[in-house]
Amino acid sequence: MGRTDALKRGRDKDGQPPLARSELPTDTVSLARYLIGKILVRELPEGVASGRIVETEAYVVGDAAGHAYRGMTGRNRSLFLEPGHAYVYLAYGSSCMLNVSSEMPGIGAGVLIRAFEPLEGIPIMQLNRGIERLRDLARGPGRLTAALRVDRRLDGLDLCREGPLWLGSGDHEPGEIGQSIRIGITQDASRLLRFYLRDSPFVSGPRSLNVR
DNA sequence: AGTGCGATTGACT
DNA sequence: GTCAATCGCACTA
Repeated sequence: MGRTDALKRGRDKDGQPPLARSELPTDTVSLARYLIGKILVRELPEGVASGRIVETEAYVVGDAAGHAYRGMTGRNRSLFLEPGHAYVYLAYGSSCMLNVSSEMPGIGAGVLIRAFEPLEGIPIMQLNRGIERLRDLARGPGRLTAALRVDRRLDGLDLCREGPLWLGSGDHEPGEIGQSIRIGITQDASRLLRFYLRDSPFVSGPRSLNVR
């Protein structure tokens, strides 16, 4: 790793530091919208990888589809932290899912990061994923964490501080945000709690969902 | 201690 | 378009 690379740590590609927690909306749905267009930065031994978030899902208070619905457990305790902490869990035995905690401390809710547009460290992410195609690098929540090598070890991490994984400021005006039902759930399935950048080719999900 | 089940993905028809 | 892999965790007893 070179000298210039070391100087970049803790700053995003525009030289910006992590988002201040005071800027994050506390409300889960607001946070899900707010995170569209923001930057997710991963610092790895071999360099920095980052992307612009283009798709999120809100798992709100009282949501039967949310992991915190039946109270705090060993797995989901990070959802109860103050806004801006990572909740990482393993889904289907093979894919890790990255969430950003929302709501006041003690309230279990969060936002699932489902896709981003690769920006920095593309060769690193291509290696991590074992594929080349830009569009497929982080299109889907499990692919995104695979590209960034995010797993349970990062659960509970504060994403508003410089470190191995953090949130950067990104675009002020990301573009038109669409809304749809969430993907892959059975409980509370009709609620429009998925948000995505309308014109981005980097969003997941069937075309039929990406119209609203 | 045993059981059932996913906030998915990649391989395949 | 369909479908099975895979395993940690919550739940029941």
